[in-house]
Amino acid sequence: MFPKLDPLLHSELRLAVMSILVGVDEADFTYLKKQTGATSGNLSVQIDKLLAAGYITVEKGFKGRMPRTTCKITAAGREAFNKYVESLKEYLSAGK
Amino acid sequence: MFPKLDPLLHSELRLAVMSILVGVDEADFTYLKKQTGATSGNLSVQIDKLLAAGYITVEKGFKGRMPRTTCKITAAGREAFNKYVESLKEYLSAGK
DNA sequence: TTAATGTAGTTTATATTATAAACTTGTTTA
DNA sequence: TAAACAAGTTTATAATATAAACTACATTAA
Repeated sequence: MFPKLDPLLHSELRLAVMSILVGVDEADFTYLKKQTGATSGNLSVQIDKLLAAGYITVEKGFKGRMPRTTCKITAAGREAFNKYVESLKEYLSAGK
Repeated sequence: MFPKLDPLLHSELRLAVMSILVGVDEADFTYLKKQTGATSGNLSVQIDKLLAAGYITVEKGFKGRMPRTTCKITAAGREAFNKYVESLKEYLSAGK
């Protein structure tokens, strides 16, 4: 009735990041920061966790001479996201 | 785009409890424990938080001679729950 | 050219949280 | 009357989210 919610996704910022990534080809650090309104520090930490979980890939390159960090969702990440959404529905619809 | 999620509801166990309560007239401690699979300690703590937030009422009485704790959702609780669900939808549908 | 400001992040520290373990109080059963 | 059970509560611990402080480099202004 109440499946365990993936703790990696059950976090406000990580969920926001994944929600964005699930809908685009890729997104860089700055874009994610603007869209989510997160602080750099928080975003950096949460990106690391998503990376460690294999839910996203992270590429550090340059845009001109400025550093640029680009994130992409992986197949595993997409799957986990979908599963999380399904699980959540069971919670929200428990009281029919 | 990403509204703040009510931290009181953005918790696995508290969300499960609220999901149950939103659909029934009332539910006692034992019932909530069985349905959620939570430990007594955890359930006790989370019920206290929902109570402190004014999202539920808690009545301690007896069923025969055994103690019995009965929980009910309040209007504020129902409202917060609905709002949480709406907010969540914005997250999940961000990637269209 | 150098000082000040801005950009793109990372690392570290703190405060909150969720959770389980241990405990309490009373009840039923052997 | 001792052991096991029921219904919780309190306390301790470990994990988490988050912001503050920091680093490294780039651009602009004087």
